[in-house]
Amino acid sequence: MSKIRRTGAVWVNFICLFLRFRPILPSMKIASFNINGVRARIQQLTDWLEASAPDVVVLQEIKTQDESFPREELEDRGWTVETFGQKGFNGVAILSKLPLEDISRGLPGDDSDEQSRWIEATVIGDRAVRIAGLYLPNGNPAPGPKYDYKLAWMERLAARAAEFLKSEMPVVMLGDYNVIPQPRDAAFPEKWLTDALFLPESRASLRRIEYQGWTEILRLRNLDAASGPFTFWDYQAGAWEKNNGIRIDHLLLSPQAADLVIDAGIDRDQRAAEKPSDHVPVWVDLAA
DNA sequence: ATGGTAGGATACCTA
Repeated sequence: MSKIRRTGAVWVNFICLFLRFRPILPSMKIASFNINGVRARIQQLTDWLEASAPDVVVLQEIKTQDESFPREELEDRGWTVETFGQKGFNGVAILSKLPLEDISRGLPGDDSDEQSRWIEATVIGDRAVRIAGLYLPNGNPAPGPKYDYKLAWMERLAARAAEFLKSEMPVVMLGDYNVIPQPRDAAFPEKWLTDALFLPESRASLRRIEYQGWTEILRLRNLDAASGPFTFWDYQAGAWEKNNGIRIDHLLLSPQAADLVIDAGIDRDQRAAEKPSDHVPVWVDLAA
């Protein structure tokens, strides 16, 4: 084949890619960000939303009641806002550029639980995807009542996760799990041995949920890494500068969601922002 | 072995 014909074929392919394939490949970018106080972090949040351009975001630790959430700043930029706030601590929210249906607040299984740590919605893109944004209890100090609450909360999460799988929908459960799954998910795992984030019961409980049939997509994308990547660096003792991090923000995908994965990642550069959160965003892009 | 930081409450707690 002549050089001219080869060059022509390259261009035809290039044009076909643009005209045919790009428009028919839908994409839904789903992100999670533990914002550590949304009112203190509204600048970083809006800057990141602009730069990363997700379609739907779950937030944790908004640390505000619904009525004090900076709703207008986000609605003015085209976001639909659904909050499940709490005074002072915890609090989760969903921001979406796509329509949301069937929003549900609170993790089922304990009507006496007053902590705002769970919000669900169905996102209507090219397909309907059920998302659950979660802020799993920290559990320290362990042992103690807070650790008991963490483990009990994880049992309720396991029950809800099993229901999701029965639905056979694409489901993404994402957020701050407050669990370091394996030694390689901490820069210095030996420092975490007595911490609720790394105790055997916490890790086993998360593992049991994953073994129901969930795909932990950031693990899958980093199978060869001996250490890291991380999603959290403490504010103290120069943890960021030393890359003394842990990976505790996770995305669990049902089989129907895992089949749609285009890409997944961690917006690590957000930890270097002005007055940053101690967590960075994590995301998955689905053909949905 | 300790303390280092941060947000949002309120005169400390949670992380």
